[in-house]
Amino acid sequence: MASGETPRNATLTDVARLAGVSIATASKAINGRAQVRAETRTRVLEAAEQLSFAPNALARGLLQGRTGTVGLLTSDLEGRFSIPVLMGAEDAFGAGQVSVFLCDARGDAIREQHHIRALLSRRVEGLIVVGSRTDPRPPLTGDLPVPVVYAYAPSENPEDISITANNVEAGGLAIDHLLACGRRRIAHVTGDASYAAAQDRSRGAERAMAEAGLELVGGRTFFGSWSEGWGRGVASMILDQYPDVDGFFCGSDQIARGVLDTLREKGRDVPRDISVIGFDNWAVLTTNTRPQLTSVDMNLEQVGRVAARRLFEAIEGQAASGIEELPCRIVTRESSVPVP
Amino acid sequence: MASGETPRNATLTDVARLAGVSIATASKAINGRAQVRAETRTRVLEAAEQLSFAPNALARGLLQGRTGTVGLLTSDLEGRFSIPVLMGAEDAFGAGQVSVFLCDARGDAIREQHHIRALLSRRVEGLIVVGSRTDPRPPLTGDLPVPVVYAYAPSENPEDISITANNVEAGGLAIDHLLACGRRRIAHVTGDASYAAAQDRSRGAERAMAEAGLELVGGRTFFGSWSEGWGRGVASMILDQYPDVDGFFCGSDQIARGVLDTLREKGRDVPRDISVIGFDNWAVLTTNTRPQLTSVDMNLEQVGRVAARRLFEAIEGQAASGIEELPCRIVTRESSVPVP
DNA sequence: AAACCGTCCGAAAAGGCTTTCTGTGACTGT
DNA sequence: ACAGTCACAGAAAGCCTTTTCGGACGGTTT
Repeated sequence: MASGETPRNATLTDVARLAGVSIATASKAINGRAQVRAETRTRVLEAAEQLSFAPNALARGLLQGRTGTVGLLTSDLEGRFSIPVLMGAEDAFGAGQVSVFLCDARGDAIREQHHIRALLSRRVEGLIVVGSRTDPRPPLTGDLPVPVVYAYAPSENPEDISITANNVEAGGLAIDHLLACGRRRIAHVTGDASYAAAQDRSRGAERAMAEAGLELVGGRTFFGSWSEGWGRGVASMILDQYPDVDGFFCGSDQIARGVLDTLREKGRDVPRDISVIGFDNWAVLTTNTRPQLTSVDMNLEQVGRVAARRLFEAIEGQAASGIEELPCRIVTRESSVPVP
Repeated sequence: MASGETPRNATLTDVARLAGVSIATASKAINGRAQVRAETRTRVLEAAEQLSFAPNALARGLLQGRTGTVGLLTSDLEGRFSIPVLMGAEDAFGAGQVSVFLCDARGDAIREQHHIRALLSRRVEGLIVVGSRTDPRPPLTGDLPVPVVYAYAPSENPEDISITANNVEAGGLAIDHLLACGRRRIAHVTGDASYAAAQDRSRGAERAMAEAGLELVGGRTFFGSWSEGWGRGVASMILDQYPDVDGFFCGSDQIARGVLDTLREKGRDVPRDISVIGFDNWAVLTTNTRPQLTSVDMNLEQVGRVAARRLFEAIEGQAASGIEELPCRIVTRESSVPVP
């Protein structure tokens, strides 16, 4: 600490003494209660200012039973999906008077339990549980005395409040976009089939193709892994087997990047001959590919913000329930310019 | 939420009543104090268990003047450098009994001030300020009643406690690694010259070359932007102008990726003819390049952990001060295999 | 029998704040 | 001049826990 030896935190008593009033009056003056003369109020406020008084939120919380804090429980901070959700939630709460406890369980149930105990002990008024996959997760155990909202990864219990992105719809959006670009022979290559996200997007894509009276290239979705390598390999295979393919819907930007690399190496022109769309809208990938990559954005910050709002409502007692799926959006870049 | 209508939080009084003892005895039993008969203790513990009693940390904090909370103030959560630091800090605290308030100021001084007020009001015992660049930042204003540790972005005030990564040394490490690979004609291409990190790495690199009696290719560092595009362009230029270049030290993995792409297109074999090393060790880039990319890791989680430890020590009164620079490390992958 | 000791438990205070209730003085209406 | 209002300030209770101190009780020593 540069200067100043840790001055004791001023209390309301100090302020009252300095202003020459009782602590009751000081409290009322500071909190804008009515029963105080204007002149007295300013005197108190000046005293508070002078002592740089900050009311002790613990004492206030203890008395009123409202702490103005919530817990944000993530299963892995590392995952790039948790962060935006977390940002959105922090944003929504921080704008109000609510402070956020951050806990990272690192995917460990024991640690999660530990953190929940600690949070309840601190009398948080609610919990947001942020997952790293859209697969439903087991709900928090024990009858918690506070409301819980699940974000990104919904709860397995349909009565819980869950907010996630609508991946089925997103699959349809992607296909519709490629169709609007004039493409008809569209392949869908995606990641690990064990991911609900992969399944959902695939289902949405198939449905959208069917509605257009079409079928995906190869008659199916190509599941693999969430890597560039898979994208490169599968693109090469598809070009060999279905040389008239004119659109790729990729389940992630990483896969899309691999696909683009292969197309480039094989001399296929994107977007003149083939359109490509990725998923996640991850800037480091979308803006560095050649050409820049059109992608689906899951609006994860919005997921976080809505989760925060729902938690707030639940705390206020107007509890909704069930899974709420928020829409995704297409961010168009060079890789999917409509054919003239 | 699923079932059970928000049961009121049990208090120590409830436990005491159920166990048939006074609250004083209940408290002692639960906290392992000596003055309690074993039989009484178990009775109390059973009662506590039955009511799922969690001691009210607010009341305890109010009494003892220790809240067991700290504030984590980031200037932008988005930045990929803040996250690992934040994870490390959360990890170090979470293991103990300390809970973490997360605040994102979004690079806005007003918002930062607002969050600091809120945190002090909640009586945090200390603050960690996480920046997104290694450039020194203005210290928090006002005489804060709690210790502050600056992580990644050090404070401009040398008396403050700051923890960051040693970028000068890292520049030397990278060059030493390339030298150990048998390279002698090494180019250093990096990002925006306005970044302290870029300058530091460059200085370290030049010094290491000088110590080996060598000079960087072109006699200087090539500053540009932190993008693949810059990497591609500058690599192409260097190959034209200094065709005998045999090593690239890149200031970021993005730049390295661009460099690799160009080398690949120009038919240069990495790592047989040319070695490449990146910076940041960002998995999405290092593991997807062809060949996989050797990179410098700044050990940011470690920065976060050390920051947490230093803050803890400062809270305990043993305040160190000054900038502490932690070492980086090389993570070797295929792009820099030693020449036989 | 008196003094003493050790063990275990409970009463009470403290911590900072908000809120309710009571009290005081100045004013209004008749 | 007297009751009745009104505006304002203060006393005190309460939130929940921890800790100190003293009391009760049974047993031991002189």
